[in-house]
Amino acid sequence: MDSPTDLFGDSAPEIHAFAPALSSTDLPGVHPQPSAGRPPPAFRPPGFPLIHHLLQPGGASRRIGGQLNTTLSTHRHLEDRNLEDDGGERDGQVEQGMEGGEEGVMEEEDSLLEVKKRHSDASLAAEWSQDVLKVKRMKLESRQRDGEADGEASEGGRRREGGREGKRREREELKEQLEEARERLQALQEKVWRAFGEKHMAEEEKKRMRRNGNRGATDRGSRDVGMMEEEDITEGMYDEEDNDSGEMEKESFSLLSASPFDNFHTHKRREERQKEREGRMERGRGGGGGVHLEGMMEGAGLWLDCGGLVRGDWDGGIEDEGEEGGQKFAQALKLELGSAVARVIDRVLRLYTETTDFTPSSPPATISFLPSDVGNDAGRERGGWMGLLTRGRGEEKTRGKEEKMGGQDGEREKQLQKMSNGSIVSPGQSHRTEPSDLTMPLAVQRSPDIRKAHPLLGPPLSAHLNPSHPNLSLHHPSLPRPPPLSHPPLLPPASQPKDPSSSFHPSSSSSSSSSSSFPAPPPPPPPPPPLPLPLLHYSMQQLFSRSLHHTQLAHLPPSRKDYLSSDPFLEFSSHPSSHPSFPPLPLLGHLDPSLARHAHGGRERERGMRGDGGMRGGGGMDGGELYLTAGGVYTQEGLSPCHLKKAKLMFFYTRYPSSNTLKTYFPDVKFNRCVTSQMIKWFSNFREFFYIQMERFARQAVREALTRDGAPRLGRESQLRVGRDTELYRILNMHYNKSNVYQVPERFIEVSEVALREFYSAIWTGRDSDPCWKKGIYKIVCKLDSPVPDAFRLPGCPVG
DNA sequence: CAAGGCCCTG
DNA sequence: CAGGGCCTTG
Repeated sequence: MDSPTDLFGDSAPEIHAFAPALSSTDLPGVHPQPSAGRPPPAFRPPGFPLIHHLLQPGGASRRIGGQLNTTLSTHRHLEDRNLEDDGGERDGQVEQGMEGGEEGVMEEEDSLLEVKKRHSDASLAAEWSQDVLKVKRMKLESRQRDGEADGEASEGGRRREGGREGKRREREELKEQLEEARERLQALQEKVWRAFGEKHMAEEEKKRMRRNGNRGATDRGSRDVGMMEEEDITEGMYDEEDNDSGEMEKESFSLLSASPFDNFHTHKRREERQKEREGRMERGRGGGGGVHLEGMMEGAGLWLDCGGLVRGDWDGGIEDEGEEGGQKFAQALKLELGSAVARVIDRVLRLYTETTDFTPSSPPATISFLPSDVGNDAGRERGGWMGLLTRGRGEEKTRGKEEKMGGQDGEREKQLQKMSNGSIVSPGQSHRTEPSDLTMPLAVQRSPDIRKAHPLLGPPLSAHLNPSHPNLSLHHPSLPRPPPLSHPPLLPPASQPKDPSSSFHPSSSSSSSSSSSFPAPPPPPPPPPPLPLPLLHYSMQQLFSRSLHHTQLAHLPPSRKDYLSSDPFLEFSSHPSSHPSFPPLPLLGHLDPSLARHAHGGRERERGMRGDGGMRGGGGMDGGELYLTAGGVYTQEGLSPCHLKKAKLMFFYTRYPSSNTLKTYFPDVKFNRCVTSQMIKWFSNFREFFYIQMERFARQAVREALTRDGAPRLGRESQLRVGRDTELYRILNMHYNKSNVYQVPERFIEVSEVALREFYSAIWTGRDSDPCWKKGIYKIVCKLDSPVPDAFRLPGCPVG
């Protein structure tokens, strides 16, 4: 069995403190999957060992997965338990522990177990519910026994426990210590909350009051104990990380839970303490003869997940090994408590220090990516790496590094290099390395044109046209996209190319140090991929991601308080739609209504994205297990039609997404090799379609020009448009945005135009006789990728 | 060798 | 779109 150190080892450090008491698979409605499809342990979300020990005696996460509804509906009827007993192959780990510790209690359980073992593994749901029931039963029984010990002479079974008075006392003490530590932790946490999220506290306090009022009546009756336990357990199932999809669900079957804003921790702990107190009183009345089940059970859903330890080691340890076990347990307990406290403090400190870096006064470096996140909607201007890319062009040595800004761009650069290393000579490539481009950064050279000219029309392009070498003149008007004017401080168009290091991410500045003034220390390894969180640990990024998205979109770094109010402690226990951590209404406006449904607690997310508002394509046919990531997002194996839809929309922004990019923008997908390549394949297909259309229309244009004018005039490319009124646009929109719910970004139109003109030019100049004449165009188009709007980072399908 | 990309086919 | 083949790249 797991030793305490195993249980509380590094395997689950993060989760412990704020962990859900159940794994990500604890979602109702997820395909029953009786025997097949049992996810290998490897797929179990890391960091849930305790939870599994505690709540999945059988040790298989799939047991719980998807069975909650059934479970909760069934395990309300204690008496049905036997009927549903079908234990199957449990490893008996927990049972044994419990048996060891609660022999009296377990007498009945023993026999039940025997029965269970004989049963076939017919129903996983029943299995799980049975587990829950047993827990409840044990608690009930323990209480009853406490009462018995009080009133009547001890029975045989009871007598056995008489000799354990000392141990029991010790346990009592240990438990007190645990309690104390718990209290301290809570106090600490509450301090944090007070400091960072007063609003939240108030809210939560209110709810708590309400809730306490509600439950006061039933709280006493022992007959409701089962229900209370049920609630405890179910709460534990969802706990923090589950909150935004789980909250409402939980409410639906939790008799007592009331608020979508609940803070589970506080509630739970308070209730637990209260119950514990009650329990102690009861035990006190009962002469202390009762088995100390209360605490154990209460530990189940606990913040610290001590339950696992208690059950796994307390029982086994103390009962089996006596004092030694108790000592062990005590030590383990202390260790864990210590480390838990340390973790909390560490988190708080880190949280505090790091979030201060996001205040409005933070250095530009931290927010230098913001421009690229500005203007989510169509026609948004892109600064970001695009500007860098342009700026560094011609300096082959620094180019790659500079383009690595933003993580995904590193991948992109790889792709670019791949292509440029190809055998074919790309006109685009050749002109880019021409001296004229070297002498002056493209951004400076061309941005005025671009801003003056209509983005879709030719002027900027034709201005550069060399009448005798049309193919060489096909610059890409959108490539040297100037930084948005709305962000002069960040990307002063004039100065940016000259001193990029002054306004860009440290990593980029240092990487471009070869040509600039900054000696700069070795750049931080990989730039924080999509999020401007250079100072945040990855896990923190995960935790903050949602709130960051919204804050980024809001352009305004939130006040620290706001920021902190979305700290991980609270993040996953609050109602998404109104919590600052969730996209505010404006952003939700960009999102699929169905996403808003998700945000309101629906469990639909688990069934795949509901894309495009209309659910055309019947989304949600996903299939596959659900997993809860460290970021609190449910992932699923396999891709749904909605994922496809989202991917298509993403194509408007990125034609060559790296697998990392895909992972960032599909947080609800559990990526494995298969899924990744499938999605890459999608984009490959998208590109194919795109290029085919481009070629088709280019050829048609050439034909038309030939027939109409006799010979295509030079510079005619400039007249090639992909306006929203064109057939080509219609076709593209139809393909990538079938439902037309999403507004095709202007940027995509520009890219299409570039591609179209490239094709046109290549065809007209006869380059298409070269077997790989398209490669050059691919390479050009590849460079026109732009960042994907942040709305795509959210699970679900953006609209707008 | 794996990952990606393109091409072709169904 | 998915599969398979082929190629390039690291």
